[in-house]
Amino acid sequence: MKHLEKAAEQLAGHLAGGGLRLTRPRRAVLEAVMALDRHFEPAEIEKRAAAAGVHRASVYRILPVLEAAGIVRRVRDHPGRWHYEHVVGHQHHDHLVCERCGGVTEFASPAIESEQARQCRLHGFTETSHHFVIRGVCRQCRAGAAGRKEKTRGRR
Amino acid sequence: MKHLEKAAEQLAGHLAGGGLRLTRPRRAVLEAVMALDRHFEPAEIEKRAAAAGVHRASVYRILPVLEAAGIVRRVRDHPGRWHYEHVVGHQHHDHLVCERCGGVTEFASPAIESEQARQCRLHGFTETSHHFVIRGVCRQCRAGAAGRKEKTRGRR
DNA sequence: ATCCTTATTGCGACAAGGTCGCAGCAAGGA
DNA sequence: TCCTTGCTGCGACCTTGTCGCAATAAGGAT
Ligand SMILES: [Zn+2]
Ligand SMILES: [Zn+2]
Ligand SMILES: [Zn+2]
Ligand SMILES: [Zn+2]
Repeated sequence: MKHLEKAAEQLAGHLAGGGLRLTRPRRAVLEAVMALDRHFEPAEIEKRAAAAGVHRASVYRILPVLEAAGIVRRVRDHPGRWHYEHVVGHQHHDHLVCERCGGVTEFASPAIESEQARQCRLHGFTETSHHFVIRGVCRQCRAGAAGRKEKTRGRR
Repeated sequence: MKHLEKAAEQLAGHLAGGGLRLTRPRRAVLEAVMALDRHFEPAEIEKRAAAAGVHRASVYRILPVLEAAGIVRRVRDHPGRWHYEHVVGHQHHDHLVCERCGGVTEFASPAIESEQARQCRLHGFTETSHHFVIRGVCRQCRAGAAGRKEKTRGRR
């Protein structure tokens, strides 16, 4: 992934200007993070990092570093609960998730985005991101009564 | 709140038609739930219920009962993360979640709902439900520089 | 009012996510 | 190579949530 390099540079740059050090664990976590698609929870990174000999506690100390470096962003779902998302090179889209085959279809709707903005304005809310998932049955599954049982949904 | 009575009835009715029993713990949890605003996490109920002598494990077993009774609904914030919301006197709406204070604001937008339908039609997708959460900073938090009283949860 | 059946609870052990203090390790400038 | 000191591994500990099991108590029957 080209993104990895870009992120690596970004991290190095960030660390440089602060007397911080580019260590093996940090590099490992960076790679684990970039190997994932978009949204992820610390636990996922924890697992991958562990395989690289990085201790759990370190992962939780490194993730905030990546955030400070502008590589990922920490988002709160609810009080006391967080997850991360990539910041590097992703453009916005929302998802249609099939309940039968698990397939994920992405879609982008300017109409929805602008209506969203209007709603935020209406409530004096400053949006930083949103999560929109529509669940249901996809075309293929409805056509073939049986429903395909698999349809690659991004590697985990 | 008049809602409590209504909910109590609903619960009683639900239990009746199933050989289920209206117990003290269930009544306690029901009251704890109805005493709260609209959205809440199990932990909050757990605390209030504990004060009433209800064991933690019981709370987690009772909440699903209230859901089955149509009193609350389990809402997904993000993969693996849930919270509950009252169903009694509420109609469909989506959520604005503040990243600073964790506050949840509800909103309903016919425009978004219909655009959603259009997108589904466009992709031959049959919707069964959707989850739409906009994250950001609420009015109060942006106004008060420090943000509203952060509902700290065991974090130092 | 008392009995009985059995739905439900309390309990404690567990698993997973996450934080903290501390001593030893190592990045990287001198 | 040496040194400073930023980082890491470790392990103890806290919180949220689940489970099996024996004791308890609804609530219909008598
Ligand atoms: Zn499908
Ligand atoms: Zn996507
Ligand atoms: Zn709601
Ligand atoms: Zn707020």
